[in-house]
Amino acid sequence: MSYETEHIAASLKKARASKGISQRELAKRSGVPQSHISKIESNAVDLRISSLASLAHALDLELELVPRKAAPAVRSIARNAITQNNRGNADALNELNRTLRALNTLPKALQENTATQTLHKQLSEISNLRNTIHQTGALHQLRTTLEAIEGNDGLKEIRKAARDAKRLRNELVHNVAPTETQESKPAYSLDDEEDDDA
Amino acid sequence: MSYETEHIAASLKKARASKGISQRELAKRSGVPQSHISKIESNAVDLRISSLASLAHALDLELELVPRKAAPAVRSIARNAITQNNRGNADALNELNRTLRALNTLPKALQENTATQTLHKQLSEISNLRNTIHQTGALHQLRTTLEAIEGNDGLKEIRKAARDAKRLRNELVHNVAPTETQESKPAYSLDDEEDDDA
DNA sequence: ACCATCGATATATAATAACATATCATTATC
DNA sequence: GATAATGATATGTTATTATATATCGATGGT
Repeated sequence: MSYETEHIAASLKKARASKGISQRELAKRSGVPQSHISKIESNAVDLRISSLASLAHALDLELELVPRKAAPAVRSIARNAITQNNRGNADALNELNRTLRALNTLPKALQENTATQTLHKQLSEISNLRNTIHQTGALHQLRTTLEAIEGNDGLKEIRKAARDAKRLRNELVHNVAPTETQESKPAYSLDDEEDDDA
Repeated sequence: MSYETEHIAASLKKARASKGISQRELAKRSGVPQSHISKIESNAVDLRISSLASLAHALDLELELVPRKAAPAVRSIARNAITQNNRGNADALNELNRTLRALNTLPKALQENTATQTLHKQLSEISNLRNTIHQTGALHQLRTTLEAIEGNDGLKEIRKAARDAKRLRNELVHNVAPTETQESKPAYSLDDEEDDDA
């Protein structure tokens, strides 16, 4: 196949890797079969626009036709957006690590409490979602809440933190940005936000 | 078909109109049949990437997957490139018109010369290529050459102008920018520049 | 009136994408 | 060692694109 289709295939593969999801996960989100995604990413098919659009949508990409003269500027903007996204991810992972450390240095009496263990579990699950974490602000708030606890007087704060962490974890599983309201989302993404491990 | 494919179809149609070429002309340049182009532009097929790439190439466009967040900025850059292209076209047409006027105000003795008639013919043919004309500089030079002619002492200049106009016309027919050297062109566009009306 | 060109539509055929389903070798985790 | 998950590959079927070729009604130029 041509250079152009190869370029598209490489862009899709890179975007999926950057999001940290598997071909099977992308198949679920896009409706395109995993085996077909494998072929697409290795440039083994001349895929249809509708399939490309489905994959692009699932990867938060848009397909644009741009004047050749503007292509270098467009690629630069695309790279900047990716770089900023990666930086947001790095910052959030940093806050997450500091939150875990704050949790682990709580007094022993608090450590053995169920709320603390629930919080720990949620943060571990969040940690497993590595590349999709961008919630630097929310994690920062969790961390400063924990770091403010003195003595054994922190059960209330820990319980609240556990609830916040659970909500954050559920949002991440559905890849829903916490700032979006339900009403503003396009119809095709108004899916249930319940814990899908049930 | 979906919004996304509709968007692509509309972009293709607009780009072709902007270039001022017919579906049959685009079929020649891209290798995609005219009847298929008609279906594509009316969003009646879910076309393959390779076909889209062929059309994009013939229309001086590139296909890019860009992060959704960067899409507004990318569209703005694309619009700017198109606007500048249109402005370049308008400026060139303006110079062309002024060149024709300068030609028409030459002394009668020079008007009846074969070189003058040849020059007029070339400028008319250039005029027929309306949307693809961007050579403001070259046309400006032609115009100032003609405007500098005084009395009947301009045959040499007119002959040179006729040769320049013929070369410009041939370049336009092949849509080759005059600043590009032959060696720097990719192999697929190293086509013959002879007059194809022969 | 005649002619050329346009975009749209029709018909027939061949090639291939899209999909379902299954399985493989490899890797990582417990 | 067992298990789960991964990307790649295989088989079979169906629907659709891509193409060649032709033609139509509409439009514009001479």
